[in-house]
Amino acid sequence: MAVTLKDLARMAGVAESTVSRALNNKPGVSEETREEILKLAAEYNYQPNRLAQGLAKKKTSIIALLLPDLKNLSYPDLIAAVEEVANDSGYQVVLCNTAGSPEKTAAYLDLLQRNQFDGVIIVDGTPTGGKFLQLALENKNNMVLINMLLEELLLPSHLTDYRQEGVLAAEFLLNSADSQQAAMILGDGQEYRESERREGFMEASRRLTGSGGEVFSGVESREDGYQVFFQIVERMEPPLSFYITENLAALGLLEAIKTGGYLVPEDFQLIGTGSNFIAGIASPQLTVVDEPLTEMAGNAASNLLQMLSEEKVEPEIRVYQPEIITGETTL
Amino acid sequence: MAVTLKDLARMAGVAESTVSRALNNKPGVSEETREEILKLAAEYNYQPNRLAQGLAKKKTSIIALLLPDLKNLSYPDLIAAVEEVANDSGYQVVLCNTAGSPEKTAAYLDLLQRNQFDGVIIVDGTPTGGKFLQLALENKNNMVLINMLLEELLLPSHLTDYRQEGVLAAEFLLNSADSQQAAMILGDGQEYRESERREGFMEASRRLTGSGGEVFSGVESREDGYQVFFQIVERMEPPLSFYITENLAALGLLEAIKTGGYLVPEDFQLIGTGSNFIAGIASPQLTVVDEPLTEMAGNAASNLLQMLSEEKVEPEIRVYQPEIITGETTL
DNA sequence: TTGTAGGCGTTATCAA
DNA sequence: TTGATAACGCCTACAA
Repeated sequence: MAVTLKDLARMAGVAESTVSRALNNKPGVSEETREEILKLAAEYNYQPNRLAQGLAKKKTSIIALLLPDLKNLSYPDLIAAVEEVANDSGYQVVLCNTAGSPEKTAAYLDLLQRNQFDGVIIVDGTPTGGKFLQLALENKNNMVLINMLLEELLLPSHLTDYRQEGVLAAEFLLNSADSQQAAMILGDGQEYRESERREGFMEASRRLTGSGGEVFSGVESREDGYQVFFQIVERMEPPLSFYITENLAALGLLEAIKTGGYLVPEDFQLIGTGSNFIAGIASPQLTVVDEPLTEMAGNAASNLLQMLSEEKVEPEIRVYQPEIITGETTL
Repeated sequence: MAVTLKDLARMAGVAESTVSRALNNKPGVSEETREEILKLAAEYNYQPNRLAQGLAKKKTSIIALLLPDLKNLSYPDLIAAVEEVANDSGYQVVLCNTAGSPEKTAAYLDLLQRNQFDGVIIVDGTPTGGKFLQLALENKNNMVLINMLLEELLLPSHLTDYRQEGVLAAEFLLNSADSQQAAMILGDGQEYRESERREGFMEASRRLTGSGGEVFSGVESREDGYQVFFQIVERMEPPLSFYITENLAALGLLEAIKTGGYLVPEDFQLIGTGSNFIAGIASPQLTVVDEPLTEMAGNAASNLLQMLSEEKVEPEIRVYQPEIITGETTL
């Protein structure tokens, strides 16, 4: 059986309250007894019981990390960043897979409200009115969002400037001497991030070439990427550059280009998204527009912990700038 | 503020103990009052406070899942399987990244011992004597292992028959009419799983062809896979088949084969490992030897929960059989 | 069948 | 500076 605070009190010959004060660095304990108690605690390797602590303080020291799926290749880094910050402050992180379902998300927020968690970080969530908003409204002070835009409500958020991603891609491709035409190939055009990227891309494209450039959407899978290439070369000639947002599709596109006997980056340049595993194994290695996800996750976690410790914090909305990471698919 | 058990008691006009009994389906409550109480509980959406519950019952309802790294592409499925089983039984899962470090592992087991967790599942752990063994010995009844072999200690374990993986690969390749020679390309030969696979492969190979076959080791990265191909074709001629255990290396190998102007599977057949993301995106799609990781994880979780609920459980050591999942890299 | 009372390990509020 | 003492929300003998 582990030693308890009560045990320490008995051994030190003082009251439990004194031990508690000493252990928690609270005032009202003589330096002498404090040292005595800390010595004992160290000697017997005392660890407070978090359940008891939580019960007394009305907190769990658990924060929930809501993810729409576990397989996203960027999440391991994000998770690690959140955990590091949280663990350093004595918090545990539980991963909650919402599978993109509003019901599941609401269910987890419900747990938050029932004091199962002290706080929640929601990543890439889909805004879903009603129930969600209501719960969010009631939990304003223990929720932080990462890359989730909520127009109706002001919650602390850490957001990537997706529009700027499009701008960067277009500028990078169109400033390169050889390519005067660039096309954008995006996945689900309905998604907020994709439409923002498109806006940015078209705006920059228009600014630099006078035309918004060609846009192909609905290209998500590897196979999609493969197919779209042949559609494109029917009406456009190299040299040509692509800003393709789904890296999986980029793999297919690369394959199609090689199959067609063309060269990368001489005939076709490519910019993908995110410095993840896929970008790394692509051959040639993908040049990508990357978001500082690790930094965002760490900041989001700090932000949340701060909210939990201090009484009120002004909702912090922070926008992060993407950057190009040069690989071998661009000149 | 959420309703507590005490609130329900007051509303129902009974004692707290009666409410507790009713809620926990314990005998000693009249059908009438039980229904009354359940009705109230439902109406006010009562949820027990887990901290209080845990404190009283001396359990946390948290199990820890120790993983050597978060980036392994097979883990998302494993995690999901563990979570599903655990959540269904009212347990929460916290992910612990040991980064393969014995110190970190020991630290987490320490938490286990301090009642931070009720139980632990260790995946792909590296046996490391001393401290680990001591902790494990003291926690025999709340630890379950997945693919971790511990010779010194009898702990419930769920293991893949890696040797059989080698056997299956060899049999599949050598029974195919065209290929009378098969080579094995493995990663870190020091690893238990790799050496088992090698044993199995060589044994089956010897049985079928009279020779153990060629073995190349230390091939882990994509680049390694690319390079090794040219070493091999210097002294062997197609048709030839490869059992290559690292899928990343398999990608490189595939690329090298294509670069050399050869055909897959006509000239070279390939078998990789695990039906993961990489196997799926390889082109052509990899034929692999797969282990039933989802099933194993689910069983491990059930196993652990059972150990936590019942007094004693005989340590269950279960060995799972791999199987071939046919892709396009074999005939 | 029900209620009373004590305890789980901490924290916090009073007095002393 | 300290020590009782009462919470926190729930469970579980034991008594009624």
